[in-house]
Amino acid sequence: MAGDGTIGKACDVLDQVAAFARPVRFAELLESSNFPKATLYRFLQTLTNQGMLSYDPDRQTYTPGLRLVRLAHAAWTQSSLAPIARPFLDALSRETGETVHLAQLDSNQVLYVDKRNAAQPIEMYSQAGKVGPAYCTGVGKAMMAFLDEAALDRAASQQSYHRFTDKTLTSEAALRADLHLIRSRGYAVDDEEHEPGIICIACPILTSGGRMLGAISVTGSTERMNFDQLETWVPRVRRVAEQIGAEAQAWRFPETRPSADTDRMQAT
Amino acid sequence: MAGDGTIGKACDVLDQVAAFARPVRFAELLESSNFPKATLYRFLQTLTNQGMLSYDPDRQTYTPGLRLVRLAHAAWTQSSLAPIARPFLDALSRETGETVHLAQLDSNQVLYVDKRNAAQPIEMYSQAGKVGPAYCTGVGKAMMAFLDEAALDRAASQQSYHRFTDKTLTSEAALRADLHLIRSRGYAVDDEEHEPGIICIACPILTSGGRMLGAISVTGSTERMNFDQLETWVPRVRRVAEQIGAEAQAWRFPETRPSADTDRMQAT
DNA sequence: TTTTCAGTTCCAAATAATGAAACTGTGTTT
DNA sequence: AAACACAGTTTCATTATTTGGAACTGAAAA
Repeated sequence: MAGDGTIGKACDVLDQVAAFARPVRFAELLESSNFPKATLYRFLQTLTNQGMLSYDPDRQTYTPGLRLVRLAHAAWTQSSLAPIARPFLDALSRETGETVHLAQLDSNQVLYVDKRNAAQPIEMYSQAGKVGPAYCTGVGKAMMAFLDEAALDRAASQQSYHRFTDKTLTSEAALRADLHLIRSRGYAVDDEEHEPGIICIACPILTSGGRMLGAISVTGSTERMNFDQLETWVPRVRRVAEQIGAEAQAWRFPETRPSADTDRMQAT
Repeated sequence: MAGDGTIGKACDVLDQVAAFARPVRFAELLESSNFPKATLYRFLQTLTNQGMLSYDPDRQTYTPGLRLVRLAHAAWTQSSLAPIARPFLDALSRETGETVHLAQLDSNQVLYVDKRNAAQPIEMYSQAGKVGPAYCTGVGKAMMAFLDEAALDRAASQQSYHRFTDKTLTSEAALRADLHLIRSRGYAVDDEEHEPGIICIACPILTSGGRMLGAISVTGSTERMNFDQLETWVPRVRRVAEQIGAEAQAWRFPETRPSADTDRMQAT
């Protein structure tokens, strides 16, 4: 996974800073990295200079930079999945009244790309961009089940198989058995495998050629419902996933170059 | 602004892909870039391989990659401003009932980091991450007014001074005059300079040492209100900006390393 | 079949990255 | 006050990577 020359190393540094999940000092990074002092120093300089990192001179700490936020906005907007799925998620959330997720696979982890909450109104970035494990979530298993063989081998071998709950699948063999089942019935289930009390159903989003684009899920809690109730939504979720897949495939980006008022935002 | 060796060039390529605002083919990028074919090709390969770009094999197009979304999430979460400002924005939005923005300066453009809408419920990523001009927005001018001299020279000279409306300030001289006024009274005003019918007041967020961190604004439309009404909010906005500034400065990231259930998200 | 063209690979020359070691400046101990 | 410790910064000869013109490939058009 590592080592695309200078660029790969720079990305590693970015990930490392992000992984700390808090502002981090030079010395801390130096310790947790394999780079020699001068090398790491120059990377941090350059990345900060580029806005990929930001440096707080008061505290002498680094954090991921604002330029990433700008670029991520572009990534989300231009993605062939998220903007298309948006209205479908709205509808599904309205109909079910439950939490709804759209996820994609990013280096064999689940990346949540969009979300609708059950009750609460909004939570912003703290949702989109978050990552989770693939082997013990509904969307993760739904996606892995429809990877081609080579990609699945890679993905399955890179899971941590950490036991989050009693019901977590903790071996590649157990996971593969579940994936087989998922493939045959077309949807995945998370039966409190990641968090106690949280259950979920998920369907993959596929192109007609069988390429896996992502997954959507409906999540509930065992306090308010049981699996039988949740599974009544499966046909609906599956249909939505199919629609998203069809639109994503058919879709070509609108030809118009963004003109002055194409994306008004009334922000000043 | 350019040329930090290989890393700088790679970032340029990322920006270029993002700037197209749609999936883009190799040939298009080649045309709009100064890189020779082989060089650009290798950059695209590497960046795609790293997940910074994503490649659609069906259409042979590149878009900004998912890894950016993951990194941006970290940037937002770890930022010393956005998470702190969040509850204040909630409050300000509730009190005023108007649209509220939090912005920071990113390569002399306004980058909207968070937002609360007036009426509508949610709009997600289409908000955070968006960029706008600095010379003709309330937050932009509020921030520029509190840059140090060198930074201001750079920023002022890099504005486009495009005439969006009759009232847009279209010269550096006019802008500097307004910035002078803003500095002395402590808040900025956008009087339909960016969009007809849209007016706004904005205050800078400063540390006690005078370092400018960002700005917040309250926006209204001329249909529903006039400037006198909007300006009644100035003292409140200023106080909120001061509170955010104080907290951002005092704040140190919580010591706890993220434990298993620190950030439960009930997502599966 | 020939032509065209987008996309890909090659390799010697040019350039940039490397990292050990020396340095700086700030704060702390003797 | 001098000596020390330490995080962060700079230097520079060596080494490794990037570079890009040109040649190649394969698919589609003439």
